[in-house]
Amino acid sequence: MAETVHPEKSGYHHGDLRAALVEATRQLIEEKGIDHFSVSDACRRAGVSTAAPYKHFKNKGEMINAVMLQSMARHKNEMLAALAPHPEGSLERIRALGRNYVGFAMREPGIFLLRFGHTDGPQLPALEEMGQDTYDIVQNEVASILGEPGVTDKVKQRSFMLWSFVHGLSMLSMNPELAEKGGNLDVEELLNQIGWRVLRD
Amino acid sequence: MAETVHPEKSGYHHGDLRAALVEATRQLIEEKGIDHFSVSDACRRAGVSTAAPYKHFKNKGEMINAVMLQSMARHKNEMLAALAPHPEGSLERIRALGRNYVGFAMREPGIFLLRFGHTDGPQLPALEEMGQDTYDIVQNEVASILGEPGVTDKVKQRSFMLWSFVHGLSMLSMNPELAEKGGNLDVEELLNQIGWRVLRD
DNA sequence: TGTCAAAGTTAGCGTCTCTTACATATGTAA
DNA sequence: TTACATATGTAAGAGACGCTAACTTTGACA
Repeated sequence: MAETVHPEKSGYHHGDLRAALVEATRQLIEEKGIDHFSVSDACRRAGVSTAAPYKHFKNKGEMINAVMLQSMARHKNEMLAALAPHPEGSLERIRALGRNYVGFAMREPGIFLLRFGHTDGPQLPALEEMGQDTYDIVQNEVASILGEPGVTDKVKQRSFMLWSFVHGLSMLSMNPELAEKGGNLDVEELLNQIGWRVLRD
Repeated sequence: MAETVHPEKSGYHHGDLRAALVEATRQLIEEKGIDHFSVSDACRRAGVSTAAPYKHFKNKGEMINAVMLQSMARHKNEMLAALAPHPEGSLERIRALGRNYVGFAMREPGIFLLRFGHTDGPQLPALEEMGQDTYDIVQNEVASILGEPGVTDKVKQRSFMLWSFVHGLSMLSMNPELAEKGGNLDVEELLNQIGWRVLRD
């Protein structure tokens, strides 16, 4: 349980302590949730003294921000990759996005909740920007499928409906006890249903 | 900011400290979020020593459970009340449920996140049972509207789709920064759209 | 009126936290 | 080889927190 993370610790100097701390932090957030994360834990896992992080981060908050930034960037790239194999303008692309979104939430619930589970959002401009970039991907797909010339009001509405649904599905799926209420419903089938129901006229 | 909550404090003995502590806890969770809630804070707000709660609750967790129980019961009753004015079997009833669900999330985001924003759910049987009761309300409405004889597979699927959507809409609406991405979309209109789109054949 | 349980209080233990000041080891470049 | 900047360690401060033990006040009831 207390795996240490020090890729190339060469005695006193650590190969890349910053990266190691980010990874340790990410793992701990995933394992215990953000409210039980402590800098000390991250240090223990990185095999380093509790004072070491402060040479790389201003404080605890910046460690968490670093993790969030890295993870959301990864998520964005995953979404783009999920899009690639499917023909432009096909509904399958929307489904791929949804599938990926739910998948990310289930694979990394700690990060997902860190990003979305607080009333006070990211606060970090870089994060907000990345969030917008990611949402733009969705809006562009929707516009393309609806044959609209850009992000019209209609596109905005349908995109937000899709996002709401997929986001809710993610939240419910993450919690086994809640997901259970949906019976043995297949996520794929739900995404399929929602896709055409929301995008049709 | 440090309002005290002691309804009829008559010197040494408090009128109903247990209730006062639950209310103080509820307020604090609402104001600072669950991860910044402390028993000490609740005591300060209730105008009582930090040892007092332990005459009424076994520990911090049980204080939080009490709040959650009380709030979810209130939410369930709100939903039933929202249903009442509308004719049986009408789509308006579903919209009323959705409106109330989103409304609750926006009025009491702290509690809402406490209930839904963790991978580990309530754990408390009483809570789980109440959650099921509340969901049953939705399923029954859906069955009634679809003209199905009880909670069939179709009813389960459509109910879960509605829940996912409304839940996601709640989460996004709670966070102004995220809600903003939906432009100036009217919640009422979104609920309307989703209602018939999900329930139609 | 006297007794007793219930419901408070005060005091403090033990633990964990984030953070800093200062000492020390290391790698690099003159 | 020496000097210096960078990276880490050691030690400790300052404070919050959860919770318990033991004492005190209060109200109710015999």
